[in-house]
Amino acid sequence: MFIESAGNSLRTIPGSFAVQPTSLQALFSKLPAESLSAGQTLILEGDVATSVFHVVTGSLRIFRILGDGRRVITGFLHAGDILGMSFKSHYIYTAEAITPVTIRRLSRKSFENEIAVSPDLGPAVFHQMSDEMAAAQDQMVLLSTKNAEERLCSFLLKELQRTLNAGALQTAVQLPMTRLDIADYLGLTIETVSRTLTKLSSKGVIETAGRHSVKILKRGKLAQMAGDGDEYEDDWRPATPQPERIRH
Amino acid sequence: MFIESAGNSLRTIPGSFAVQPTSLQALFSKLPAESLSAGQTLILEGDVATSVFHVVTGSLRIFRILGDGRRVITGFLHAGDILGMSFKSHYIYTAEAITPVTIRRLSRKSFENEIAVSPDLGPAVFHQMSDEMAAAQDQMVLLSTKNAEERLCSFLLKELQRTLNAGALQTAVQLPMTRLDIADYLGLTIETVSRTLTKLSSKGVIETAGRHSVKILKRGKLAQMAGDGDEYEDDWRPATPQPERIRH
DNA sequence: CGCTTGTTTGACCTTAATCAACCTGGGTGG
DNA sequence: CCACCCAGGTTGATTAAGGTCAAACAAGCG
Repeated sequence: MFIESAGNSLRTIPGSFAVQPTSLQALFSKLPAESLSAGQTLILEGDVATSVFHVVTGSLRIFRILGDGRRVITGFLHAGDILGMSFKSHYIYTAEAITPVTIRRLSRKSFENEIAVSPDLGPAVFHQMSDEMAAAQDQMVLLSTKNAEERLCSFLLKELQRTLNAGALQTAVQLPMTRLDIADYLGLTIETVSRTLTKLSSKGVIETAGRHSVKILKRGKLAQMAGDGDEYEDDWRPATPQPERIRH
Repeated sequence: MFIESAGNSLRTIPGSFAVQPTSLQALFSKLPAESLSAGQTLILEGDVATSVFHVVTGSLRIFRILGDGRRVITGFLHAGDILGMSFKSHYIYTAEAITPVTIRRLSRKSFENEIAVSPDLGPAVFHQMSDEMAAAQDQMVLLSTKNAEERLCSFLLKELQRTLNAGALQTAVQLPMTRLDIADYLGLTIETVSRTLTKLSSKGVIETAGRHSVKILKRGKLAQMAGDGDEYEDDWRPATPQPERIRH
């Protein structure tokens, strides 16, 4: 198995914004770029884990398929992210291009050699994995306690954060994935995703513009509705305590 | 943040049984043991991450609390597991003793020094983190697609596996945690946990013996009901293909 | 022995899944 | 160029799984 890495895209912890191009990414800079078209598979669940990848442009989905055909998307990857950084013999998930993608490939052997040699590379990998683990825990929290609306709000906030980290100044978030991708990521159905987005629009919190773009109109409200309790506040904070709410 | 570690307890991947006392655990062997009584907090979400722990005996729960009081248990730790192995400045979760617990403590500074010095310690840590990541992904799959019965069956199977790895020869699984702990771990309510266990008992798949012990009567059936599709088979495998089932 | 906390069971209700119909927009080919 | 096609998306009606509320029951424990 291996760990899908997340440059900043999966980093949901507020306060850790700085986009330091880690020494990790530098590893790939001299390697040739490869291209994938939308829908192509980069790595396949069960295959021998031979390479580590750096995503240069485009987006991918990371997923597993259950025996009965159900699909679970455990994450999305975007430009700057690293993929396949693991120390297991086989990949435990599939990675598929959502948009046209360019990547750089490093053999796992070289990767491990570089780590053994370079003194500051080890810590960089540890940090990276810690970030991923934190993101995984956030996702577990989302999946075990949040309702449909909270899930969508959390998702949109994270995508907004990623967009802003990438240097954008606006609040228009690009969502390259389909509704089905979002549904499989949030543990919902496409109908519920669609309905919830419609509801958020009619509440004036967001504004959809085509299938793959959403404008965040009220970020504070969105953060409040995400249900993380005082974690995402920026320019808005409720003076009144939230009502009791213990059950699921 | 940091990563809750899992010696073998969170390792759900079949085929990776061997309980090698890693070089990681050797790090702690010379340190003094500390005791906690049931209910005591070992580490607190938000505190500065100063130590790494090795669980010698007993069990702990790892959880986060949402703003509105909801609790999400992201894992359980048992004898042999390592806790707090992370490279973040603050703990992102709380660890609380379920039973009386004894642990050994290593300062994070020492831990990082040891890693920098010892050549085979780095890879051990990487592997550990990869295992944890795999376990986290399994949990995401469970939380996003499985129904109550499948969740309970998956949980019981994992606990059985852990019991067997620990050297037991029987199929009586000890569950030190309460129903509420199980519910908060599986994203259910205590009522649903209770009802589902009752149902599994009446189906003859398990047999409860007191609050903290469950006997697995039909392991193959349990594996089938866990919904992982041909992943946990041991001595039993259905000849007939499963019916189509794509939706959540 | 009698609390207190944890667990089970029952009745009812809410949320999101399911089933189904219709809409939309970006190609493609006549 | 436009009609049609079709995958992806939206909206509506209904249902079922599991949450909620409530009450009774069990098991430690002081």
